[in-house]
Amino acid sequence: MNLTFESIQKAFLEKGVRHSKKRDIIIEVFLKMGGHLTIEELLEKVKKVDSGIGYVTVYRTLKLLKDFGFAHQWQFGDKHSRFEKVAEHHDHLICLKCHKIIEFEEHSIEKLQEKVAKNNRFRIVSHLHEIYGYCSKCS
Amino acid sequence: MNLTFESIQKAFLEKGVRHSKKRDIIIEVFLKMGGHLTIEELLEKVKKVDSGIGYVTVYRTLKLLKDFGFAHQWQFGDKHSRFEKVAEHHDHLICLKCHKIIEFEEHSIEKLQEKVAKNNRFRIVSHLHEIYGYCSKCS
DNA sequence: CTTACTGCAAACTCTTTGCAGTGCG
DNA sequence: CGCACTGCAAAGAGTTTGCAGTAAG
Repeated sequence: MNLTFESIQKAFLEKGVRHSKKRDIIIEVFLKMGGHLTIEELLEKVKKVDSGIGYVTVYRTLKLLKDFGFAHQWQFGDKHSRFEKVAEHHDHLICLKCHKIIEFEEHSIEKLQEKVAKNNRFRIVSHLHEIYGYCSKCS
Repeated sequence: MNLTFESIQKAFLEKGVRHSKKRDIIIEVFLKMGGHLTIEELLEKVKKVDSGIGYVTVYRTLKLLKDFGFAHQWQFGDKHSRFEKVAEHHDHLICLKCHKIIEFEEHSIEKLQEKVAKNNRFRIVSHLHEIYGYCSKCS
């Protein structure tokens, strides 16, 4: 998945989705930030660039990115949806106390996932792997 | 985790949580059913035993089970919380089309998780591992 | 009798949509 | 100009809580 600002704009234009200053800001901030952002969190960052941007526009832009396959939407422990760039999906260690999220990548796990999928004749699109517990500080 | 009706009642009594016919029914059905139930789904089953049981009672009973550590609460793709007996937590292949959930267990993955946790000095409490894609029928 | 349990309805929280005005192409 | 974009406010959807009556211990 090619996840540059330009490739997103290109895909948008092809489908008749127009440019707009506000949307551009939201996408740029989203790409720059990384991580697992809630709508509120992204809104907060985006407001620092253009305070006139509202919740609904962030919501709709993220929905657009999701519908185009540029972002994933996950439900972590809390109630808020969190959005993440597709390119950077890792697995997570999530602290139940301080809510810190540690990312990890373990190639062997990916391999095993593929094996499991194959055994079940299942075609993988994406995955979510979260380990809940206590980080070194909170343990 | 000892997950019998009796052990749950014992733990409840010790904390001053009382017996009640309705709650007993809900817990029994929950234990018997297995799987990943939404509140609505459990309510439906429970109503067949006693149609006078309401949403709120199921909700509060599940919350109780969760607070006592007898059940996990997860957010799968949809908006509804799903509850699962702690004892039977497996990993899941989730079909994006027909929403079928295939459970799997892969001991090597568990081992690798422990390795990752150790490397990060993280103490595991539980985990969630979902692979999204298309099952053999929908592929 | 005291305190927990239950159902109802209302309050909450987050998400989604209708509408009227704005602005890209 | 036509149609997409935006913000506001209001509607939805699911979860949570206050209250008054009921029932367990």
